[in-house]
Amino acid sequence: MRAQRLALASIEGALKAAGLPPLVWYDVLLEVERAGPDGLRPYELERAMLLAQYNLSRLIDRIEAAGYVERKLCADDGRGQRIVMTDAGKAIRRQMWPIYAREIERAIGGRLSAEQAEVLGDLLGRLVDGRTVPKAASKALSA
Amino acid sequence: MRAQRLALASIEGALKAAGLPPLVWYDVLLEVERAGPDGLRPYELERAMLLAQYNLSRLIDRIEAAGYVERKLCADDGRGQRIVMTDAGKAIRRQMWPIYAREIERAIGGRLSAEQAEVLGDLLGRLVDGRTVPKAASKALSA
DNA sequence: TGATTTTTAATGTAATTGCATATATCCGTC
DNA sequence: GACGGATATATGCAATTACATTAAAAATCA
Repeated sequence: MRAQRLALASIEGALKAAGLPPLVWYDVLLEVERAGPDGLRPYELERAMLLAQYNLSRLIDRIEAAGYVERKLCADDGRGQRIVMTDAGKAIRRQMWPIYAREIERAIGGRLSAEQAEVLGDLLGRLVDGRTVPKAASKALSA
Repeated sequence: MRAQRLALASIEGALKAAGLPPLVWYDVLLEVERAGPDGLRPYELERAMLLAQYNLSRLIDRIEAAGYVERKLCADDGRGQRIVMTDAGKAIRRQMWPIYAREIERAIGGRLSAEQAEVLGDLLGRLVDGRTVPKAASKALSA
């Protein structure tokens, strides 16, 4: 918890100081950009990022309002939509990366060897693998 | 980030399902209890938990309102106060622990060997050692 | 087919967090 | 022993997040 709070605070602080959007926007933009021209469905994003559905819904509202993504109708599912990248979104993500990267380096790279960082990534990965969204957290309990 | 979100969501979900306060209360209560009968100063808590000052201030408001800690005047510093445990606070912390422990086990213990868990703790510790509160994040930037 | 359940996404409202700033005390120094 | 700055804590207000619920389309199935 503390390591996460520190890393997050450093990154958020740096992004803000640079007049850029918060970190979570980066993650969304990265996923959406990676998804290609057809974008992806909110529920896919939800699973990739492990965000709660209602948080993601409003997060997308904000990112869309800023013009970095667009919501398109989903052809094959009337309930759904596809989130696609805009040029402005691509641009802002590229602007964010150097700041983000610098803070990753400060918070992590500079404190661990390459080998240690890899081990850390592997161990944290084990905590995530096969797990599902927070929404399920309270329900998972009863299971 | 994802590992933290998952672990936190599981723990919060379990605590809530048990009708208990959120995880961060546990951490506060633990620190305060450990500090002994004289309690500790909010700024010490802030540093121990790496919480922002204004968040901690209000967090203490809530925990105090629930009757789990008390704010006492600080003899040797007129600006300050001492946060001390109440009996109700000790009781609730003890109630929270088994739930918390079970979720730690589910989220981490069950997914890592004892050795791996130790390595993880060590590596995360390296990310925290010698670092300071989030408040400093934006300022640390310019430094 | 039509009823029932599940999935996808949004939203009203309450709680929390973040930001900026305020207030009071303390400390060093001149 | 008054002054300027630093430290400790609180708070008004805006933004975000959590909770509970809703709405609508799909999937299941009797």
